[in-house]
Amino acid sequence: MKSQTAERQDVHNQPADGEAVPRVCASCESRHRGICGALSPPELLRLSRTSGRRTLLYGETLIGDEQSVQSFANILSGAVKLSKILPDGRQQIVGLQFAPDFLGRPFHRESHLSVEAAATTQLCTFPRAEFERLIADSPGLEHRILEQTLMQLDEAREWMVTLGRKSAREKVASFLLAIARYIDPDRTGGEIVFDLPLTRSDMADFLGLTIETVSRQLTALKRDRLIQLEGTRRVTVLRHAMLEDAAGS
Amino acid sequence: MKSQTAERQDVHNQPADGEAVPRVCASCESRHRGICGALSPPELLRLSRTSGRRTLLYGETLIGDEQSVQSFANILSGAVKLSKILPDGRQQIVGLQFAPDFLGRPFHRESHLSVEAAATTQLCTFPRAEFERLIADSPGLEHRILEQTLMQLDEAREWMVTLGRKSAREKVASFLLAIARYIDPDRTGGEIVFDLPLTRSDMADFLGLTIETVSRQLTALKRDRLIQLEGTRRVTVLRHAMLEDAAGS
DNA sequence: CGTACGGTTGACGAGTGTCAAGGGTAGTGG
DNA sequence: CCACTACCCTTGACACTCGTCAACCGTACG
Repeated sequence: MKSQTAERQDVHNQPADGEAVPRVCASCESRHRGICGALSPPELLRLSRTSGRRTLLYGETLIGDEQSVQSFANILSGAVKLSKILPDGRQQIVGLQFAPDFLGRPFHRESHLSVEAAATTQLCTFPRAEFERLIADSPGLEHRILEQTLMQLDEAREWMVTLGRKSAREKVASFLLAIARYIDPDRTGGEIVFDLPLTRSDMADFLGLTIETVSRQLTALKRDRLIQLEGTRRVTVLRHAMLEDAAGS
Repeated sequence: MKSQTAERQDVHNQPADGEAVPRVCASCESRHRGICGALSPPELLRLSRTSGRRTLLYGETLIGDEQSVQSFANILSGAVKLSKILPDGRQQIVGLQFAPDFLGRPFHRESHLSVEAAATTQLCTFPRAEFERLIADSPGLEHRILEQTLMQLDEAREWMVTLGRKSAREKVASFLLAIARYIDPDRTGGEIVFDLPLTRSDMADFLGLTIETVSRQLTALKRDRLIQLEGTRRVTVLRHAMLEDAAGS
């Protein structure tokens, strides 16, 4: 549970000229598919001047519930879980984010959820205040954030159906399909192999189940030859269509 | 199941001068607390020229799943439920909206949920294309939409905890508290009386339960003197604190 | 008066959670 | 190289919540 924070070295920000992209940003995925794609080179420079890198190890929390938020971030690699915890300790994961997603809730001082690494994760962080000023100046940036927020809302609503109306088997099948779709969006048949990005415990918190039930449903899907398991993480989807049936769509 | 569509009469759009607010908008709640508050009088005029009124009766659907969306709307009065339906008919309500909320999913051609009146509802509708052009021209409008979307995301995530981790009793108590909070946001003690905006069936679809379970939990809360019921709709919250306990926060 | 609809209540059983035991694997220290 | 430990996962037995099925009530409406 250690964390490293490395301030970007100055040489990385030397612009060759006014139009150059900061070197830290040059090969960054967020600059292409993420929100930074909306920024012009000067704006990128402005943001990168105040940005820093940070590495989170599994289980490390970036920010807890009710804490005041001083910074936002882009995910460079890894996986982050957003979760809520009831007073008695019951937990529900309400969002999973991967590179190059933006992390943060603009226009609120306080976090109403806890943000935790679900794997070793690299972040590019920047101060909240500076970022909000940049939003105000750059409609394109706000537009990207709106698009990401709308997508997250779509995802959240999709999960609500899973949480509210699906059986344990359907929940687990839905989760496997969601991961498979993330790995290989176009594939709808044939075998797909991947490593689960979450532990059983995280899967349980994500699906509103217990770890025992998750485990039982996985072995049931394996017994029924819909999937194959090697170790605890590696999954092979054997019968995509049957798995979709099992997911109740 | 009838619907009325009344094109706004021209007289309503006569601006007294360039800065006047269209008459249809003059007393509209959406102009103050809703997204139209971001619009200047000329922009408001531009939008109102293409807008129309529509009344939906209970159960009437504005737009179904998978349908292409031609128009957006503001809710003038009433209540609207956003729901998703699984192939076998299981239904989950993923959002409830009231005046002066904006209805629509910008930047997508297709609806991925069905939008249905949960009570007699009045809408102010306008064409999708025209509205998206207006968004592009007006950063203030996009900002309001972002704020509403962020709020809806917060709400969705709050519900995910309820759906995934709470018992039937906690779900029903949480729902009652949410309504009470909507009716009287500041009150945290004393009696609160209100009419449920949803039928038992809608409450069940909202909470991921069956109508029988909802009914049983309501009578249980009544038996325990946390609430009082008159008829099927009117609820009196008797012990706010105990109801919050029952909701598991 | 009959019917339709929304809601309540009861009996029962399936699906999950709870509790407990044990297996597998990686890391640590002897 | 081999115990030892810690952690994650699996499996089983059992209990309990909640869904299913069915009967019935009350009100609105024709």
